[in-house]
Amino acid sequence: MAETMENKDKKFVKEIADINDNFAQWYTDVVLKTELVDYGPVKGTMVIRPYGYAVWENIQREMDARFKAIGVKNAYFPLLIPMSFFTKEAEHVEGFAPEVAVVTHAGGAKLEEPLAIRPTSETIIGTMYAKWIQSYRDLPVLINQWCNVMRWEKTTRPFLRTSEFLWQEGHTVHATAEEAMEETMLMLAEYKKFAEEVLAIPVLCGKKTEKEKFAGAEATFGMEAMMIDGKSLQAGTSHYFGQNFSKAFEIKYLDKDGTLKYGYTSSWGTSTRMIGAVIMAHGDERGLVFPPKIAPVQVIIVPVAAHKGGVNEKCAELSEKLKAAGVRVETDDRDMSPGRKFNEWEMKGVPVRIEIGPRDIENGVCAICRRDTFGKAEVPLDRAIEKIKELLSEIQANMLEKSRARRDKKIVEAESLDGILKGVEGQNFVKAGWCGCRECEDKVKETAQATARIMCDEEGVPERCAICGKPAKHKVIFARAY
RNA sequence: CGGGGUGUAGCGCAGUUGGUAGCGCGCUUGGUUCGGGACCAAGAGGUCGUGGGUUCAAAUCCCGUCACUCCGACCA
Repeated sequence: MAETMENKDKKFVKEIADINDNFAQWYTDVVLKTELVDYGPVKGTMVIRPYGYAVWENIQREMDARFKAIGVKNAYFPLLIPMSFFTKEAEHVEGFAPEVAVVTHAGGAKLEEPLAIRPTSETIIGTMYAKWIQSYRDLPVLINQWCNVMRWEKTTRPFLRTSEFLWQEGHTVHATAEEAMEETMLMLAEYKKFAEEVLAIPVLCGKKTEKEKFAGAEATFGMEAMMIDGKSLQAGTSHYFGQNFSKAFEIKYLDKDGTLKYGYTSSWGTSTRMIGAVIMAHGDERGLVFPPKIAPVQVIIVPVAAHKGGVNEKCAELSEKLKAAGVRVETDDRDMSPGRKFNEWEMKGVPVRIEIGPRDIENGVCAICRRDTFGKAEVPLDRAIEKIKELLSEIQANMLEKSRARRDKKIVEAESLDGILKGVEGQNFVKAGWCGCRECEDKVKETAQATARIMCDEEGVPERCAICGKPAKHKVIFARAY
């Protein structure tokens, strides 16, 4: 009996690759088998299926509410951008040129000027801002758009890197450098809060190196999340542009003192990549684990022996009560064995499962199982609603704690190149001193296949560069990255 | 763009020295079941990625080609 169970478990685990053995394969399996996404007909594109899209909708709703609360307004700008717009900012065009997809024909004829499919919207939004902004009274401008963008990447992976992806991009203009920088840091902080409170992923924030910063930015700040395999994933960025874009696009305003000045701009973005981050930060050998706040289904009710009287009625009753309490609940009334349903919903990452059978009804209880710890408890039916609401927030909190504990164990310090190599080979984030030169950064890339993720100077800069031994200017987190 | 791997039913695969296309899961129908992947019976489902060649005969041998996938360089 025990042996059969074990075999069945093995068979189940085999459906999705071994998480420790082949993480990349596990990831691909899990996003396909849980019906989050499918591959699109054009290589590098993904079809986001309803179950996956629901996650994105939840992310959008939660994040949008936070934007609104700090005065950001939503707008929409065109998909197609005249190519000439890109050439206005030298670094920007150089950075994006290789991955821009271009429309050359329309209406059955060759276009006078080719049109870029937006890889990001600084250029077109900058152009419009130049028209809209006249006076210091028009500032600040805080606009966000939810849209798709396209970047022709060489290798792709669902959610993490696809040719087309969904994101939000915020674009702001300010009167002064201080204000623009303040906005840049504010949004980074908002992203960090969002990642931790909603996605239950602890993140490290900091400034990007010159090599890693956004094309055209004066400074880029990012948040980095650690995946189960110790690799880093950039989950959001916030850029300070200074006057680079305002000068290129003539974003000028008349100040109180009567002089014409260039504005200072910032932009910030997060994408469907966050869904990938959630999968890779919380998943386990049984599949997905969604934090309750973004789970498409928060509670799945599985009737047991539904043909017996009263079971379906009890399930419907509980479901209605949960819905009324604002819980995203579904009942799985398919005609198949319950064990099978348990496994399917576990793979799909539903945080809470409720089992109701004749025995429970007799005793006036239901069985409640949580996905994060596999804990199982019997709860009186009349107290089920409050218990489940409690449990959902407990799971949300526990998931953050758990991933924070896992991550913190995997942050190490190194004082040599060899130390960095050993650190990343052990699937760690490695903190090390850095002199600030590009050569040392490249050397780490070559020998350890790791990149400088962010700088965290506020923690105190080590005395010497771990690579060349010269005096260090920064404290950097090195890691392998997605 | 370099290096490896795979293309046979919806999914996972087998197919020996060339000789009528197979298995498991899933799917359909009927019945018995139902507290961790149920069982019995009867079914449906394939131009073997694709083009050419060798042969009486090719999933199988030869040449080309395409797609997918994993690992590197580029990137949210």
